[in-house]
Amino acid sequence: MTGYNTRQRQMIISCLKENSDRHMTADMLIKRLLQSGVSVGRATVYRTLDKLCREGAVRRYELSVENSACYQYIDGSADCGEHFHLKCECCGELIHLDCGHFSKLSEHIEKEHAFKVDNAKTVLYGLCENCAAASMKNRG
Amino acid sequence: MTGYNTRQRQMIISCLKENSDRHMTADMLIKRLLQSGVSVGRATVYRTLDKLCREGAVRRYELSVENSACYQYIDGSADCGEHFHLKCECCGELIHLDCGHFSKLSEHIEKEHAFKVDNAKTVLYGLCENCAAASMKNRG
DNA sequence: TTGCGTGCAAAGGTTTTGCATGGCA
DNA sequence: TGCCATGCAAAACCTTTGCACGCAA
Repeated sequence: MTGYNTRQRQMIISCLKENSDRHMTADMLIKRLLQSGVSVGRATVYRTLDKLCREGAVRRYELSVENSACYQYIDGSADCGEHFHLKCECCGELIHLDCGHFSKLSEHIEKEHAFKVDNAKTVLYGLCENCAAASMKNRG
Repeated sequence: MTGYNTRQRQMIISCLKENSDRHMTADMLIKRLLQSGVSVGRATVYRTLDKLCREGAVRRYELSVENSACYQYIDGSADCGEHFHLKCECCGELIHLDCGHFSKLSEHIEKEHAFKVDNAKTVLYGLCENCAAASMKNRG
């Protein structure tokens, strides 16, 4: 991270790292920091997230399920480039999937359809097991 | 479509149908209607889109490329369930792809990972041919 | 000391809502 | 006639920006 190493920035990054397994909105981040007794201004949070995104340390998603952008910390040494994400449209659960089939699809699309898929940014929407079952029940 | 058949609703649906091959924001819709000499209030447009979405005639997307939601008319008789979408993060182009590989991936995910992918809602992000080439050039 | 980072408040854009009026059935 | 639909304006959101002050290096 370039620039100054301030208390606020430390706390934001630390909180993002602790929750690197999920997608957080700016608001969730602010509230979680508050719970830890740390108050950080909204503008600072947005500016820091923007900076981290540009540096590649954080990834930004627009998830239809939420009405605000989501952010996720990307550990450079982790395998986040390998796996991809499923997001349940119903309960909002985010599922990380390490599955060769998706990589193969990416390769196919790149070779045959001349489009380079961004595994990290792409999110497959649908219904998770629980919600699909609940949906079946409601329909009778 | 349930409810009354008003002039505004007719025009909105008509415009959506004419542009069913692309993703339109509420604003694009309003502007296009204005160009046709039809003025429809913003609230009406949003309310109608919301209604159409709930009825399944229109699909709503949150595309990271735009800063507002996009809507697309779904022709019940068309094959929109069959194909899926690629969206270039760079130029914003939306590509429709009829490709069995994706259907196979969906099947695999449903069977092996207990997650029912919504082909229609899912958008794969990445770089189109042109933008990928341009990106290569810039890097030398 | 320099200049980036911060916080507040205000502005920006998109979407929603309240309310009186309009218009379909 | 009854009730949904419309339009305006205002509100509610999320996010960005201007500006003065604070603080890391």
